[in-house]
Amino acid sequence: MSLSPAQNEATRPGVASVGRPRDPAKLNAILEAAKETFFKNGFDATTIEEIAARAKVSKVTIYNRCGDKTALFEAMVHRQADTMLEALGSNIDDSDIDYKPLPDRLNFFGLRLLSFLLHPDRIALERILATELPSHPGLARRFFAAGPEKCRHNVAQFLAKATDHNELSVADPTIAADDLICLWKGFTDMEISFGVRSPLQPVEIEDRVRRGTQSFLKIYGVSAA
Amino acid sequence: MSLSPAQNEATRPGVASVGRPRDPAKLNAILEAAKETFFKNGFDATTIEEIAARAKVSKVTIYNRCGDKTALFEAMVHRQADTMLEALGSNIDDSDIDYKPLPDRLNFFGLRLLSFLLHPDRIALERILATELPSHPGLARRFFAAGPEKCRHNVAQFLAKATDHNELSVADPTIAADDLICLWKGFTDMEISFGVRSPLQPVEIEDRVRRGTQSFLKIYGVSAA
DNA sequence: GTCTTAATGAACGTAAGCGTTCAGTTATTG
DNA sequence: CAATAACTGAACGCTTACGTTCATTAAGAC
Repeated sequence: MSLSPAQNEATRPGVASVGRPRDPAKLNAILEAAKETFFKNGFDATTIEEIAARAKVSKVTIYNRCGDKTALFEAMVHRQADTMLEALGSNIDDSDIDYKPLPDRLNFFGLRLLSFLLHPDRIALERILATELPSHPGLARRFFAAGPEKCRHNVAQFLAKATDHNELSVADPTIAADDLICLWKGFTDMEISFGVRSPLQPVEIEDRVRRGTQSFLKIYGVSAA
Repeated sequence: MSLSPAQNEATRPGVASVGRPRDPAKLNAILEAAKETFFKNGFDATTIEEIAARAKVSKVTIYNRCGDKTALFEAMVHRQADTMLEALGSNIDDSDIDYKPLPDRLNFFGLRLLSFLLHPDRIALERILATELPSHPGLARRFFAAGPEKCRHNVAQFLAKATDHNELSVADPTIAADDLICLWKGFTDMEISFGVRSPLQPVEIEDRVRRGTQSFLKIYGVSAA
């Protein structure tokens, strides 16, 4: 699924079974350094030399393995999107759906989702992509599909199932998912993004989630129908 | 309140009552062109020459009146913040608080707030500031105070008053304001920011507001206490 | 008219960063 | 060992855009 290695391989006509082999750790270091640097400075203000220094790798190696600055940026974003998809893939843990009361399951689910959404990497990626959108049209859509869209889909699925079990009264799961996520999240991501508040402590996240769940149940709880 | 003229004047030791007077329209054109260009391209990708061309003004004039690129950017942001403060200043129109039912007043209030929040200029400014935050620490805070913070404050005040009149059951107006704005807004701004959806039509905004108000009242309505 | 300042356009020096080249070193296969 | 390919560091050419300078013209005060 990750495209960066493919693009990488594309520059190598025949898979070389002879000669010094590539060091896989270098590609990792490059992409990690790229992430940190792009997140810190934005696309334009980031120099390849800074990435090279941070990755402890020669500038030439970056060009040989990742192409130019744009390709490197896109490889980094693709990698982040893959990470997000992976992290959200197994997000719906409803194996014990019959054994715990709904609020507890919602809180558990929300805690994981919010911890994910409020992770500095997520916020930084969202920020930089919003700016680079005009220059990289496809990237933002890909990120949106792998991140917010996927989140909403997961939550909607969760809510639909709960509605099937008569634990909720949700007509449109997508809209309800919007509401729930917003109630959980509030302005937190924006506040963090603007440096008005520092990343949340786990206990603060728990508080937010509990309050959000409570409000949500007043809207969509079975007794509220 | 606006700082750009002050900074401007600062470069002029004595207010010149002699010689060719400055053309006030030029400063306006410059700041307007700066807004459009910075919003379109971001800070780094914007060139002074493009702004000059768009404002139909010489590049030298920009440097003489606004200082360097950073100062120009800051002047533009300050101006936007002033605009926002002004627009939000008279936002609480509760003169007819006793004559209309609460849901109607909430919807009216929400419509104005959302129209403001979802204005392309607002979204563009938020986007570019999020990126430039590290380079311009003070600016983001100023924007946040004049925008989101002020919004929340207005809403909170509205809700507190309604609670005083026993129309709502709100313990913490700030938290409730968070909830209400989020229910109104949903993911819309993010979707617009990512180009996933185009700016909302007035009728769509109305729909969102009505739904949000309805949900909000289920949480904080007097009967829900 | 004269004086003074604003505004223009073209040209300039300067700095930064991209992407490349190249000679030399390191690692792996056979 | 020889052959091959990855990696390095330094140097290079090139482009771009910043911010400035200067001669010239425009506009108001006296």
